[in-house]
Amino acid sequence: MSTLPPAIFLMGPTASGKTALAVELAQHLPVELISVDSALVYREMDIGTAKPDAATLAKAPHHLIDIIDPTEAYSAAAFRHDALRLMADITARGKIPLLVGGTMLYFRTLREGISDLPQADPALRTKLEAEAAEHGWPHMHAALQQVDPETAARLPPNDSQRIQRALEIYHLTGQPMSVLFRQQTATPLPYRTLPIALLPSDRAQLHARIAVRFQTMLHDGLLDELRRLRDRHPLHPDLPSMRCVGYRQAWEYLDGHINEHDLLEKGIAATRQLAKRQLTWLRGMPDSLELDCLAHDLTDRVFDAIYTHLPTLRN
RNA sequence: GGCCAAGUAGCUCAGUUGGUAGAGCAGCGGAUUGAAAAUCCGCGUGUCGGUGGUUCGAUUCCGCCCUUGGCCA
Repeated sequence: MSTLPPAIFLMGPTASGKTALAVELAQHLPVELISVDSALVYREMDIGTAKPDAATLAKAPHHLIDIIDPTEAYSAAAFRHDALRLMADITARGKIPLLVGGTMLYFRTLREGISDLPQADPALRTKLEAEAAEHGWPHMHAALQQVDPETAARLPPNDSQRIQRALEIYHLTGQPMSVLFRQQTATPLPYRTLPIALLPSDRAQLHARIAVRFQTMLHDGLLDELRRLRDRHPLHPDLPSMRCVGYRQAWEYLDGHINEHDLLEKGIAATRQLAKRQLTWLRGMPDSLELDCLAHDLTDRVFDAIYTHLPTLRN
């Protein structure tokens, strides 16, 4: 028997109803919510991220929402650090951390740890970006081959982001990323976790929800929200915040590159593609309890799963 | 009603001087270590509108029909 404190993971693709479910759980169980979402961290980005509204947040407070400006960047490592601290606090208060969200890399990083590597270096990234613009990513890949052949062998010549990161690490530490990866010591999460994966039994139904939701976002003023953001902050389209689904397409529309019809179509398609990638992650998540997010009795099933896992909560 | 144009993958289209066809997008599968709502990799059989004819062979040429768009009545 483990004496580790409990934690619940609620993982699901976009538009699967995670938030509503988490709020429901928070009202009946001694839990505190931690958002596991790379887009909800941004202040002032509310409509396009489907952020829970103020009333909902008042009812069921979420940690790690609205913690940085859209000009800033967050990361898996920062998330792990923040989440571990919050989980410890919550546990100390006698509550159970309920981590809910759709950023599967963050869940994995939390569970499996992350290597001790240098942070992103914006100036170096800009420099590498410029080199790549001139010579192309395959050339950068060849350069990586020279200093870190092992990593180069695993990366396709066009994987701009990972090639850049591997080069960045080499420049910053003088060591290949592949070597640093091997130095990572496994640090198991000190919690007894119940991972619940919400998977739709019918993809078409999830797609239908996604379409309706994106139309609603436009109706609710996504474009105005982006106009306000652009007025208040020195944003550009390559910022992580502006690469978020919906904002990227809205940006193209405001710049006159696409029309309203394409905005709708591309926004919905980008959301479907996001959901697909999330589902790929979810299928590979070890030990998770898979539940159909379209089931009418989903809430009951989740409560049952939690009571089974944590019998002391039932009374 | 007449003339013209177009009907090919879910969508937009290319193409075959006659040997049954391929791009982009969408979709599907996968990868995923400080940007991850990111980034990248892989997957293309579809009565080539229908039907007759010519031909060894028709999606391609010809006739008729259907549909859509435009022009003329």
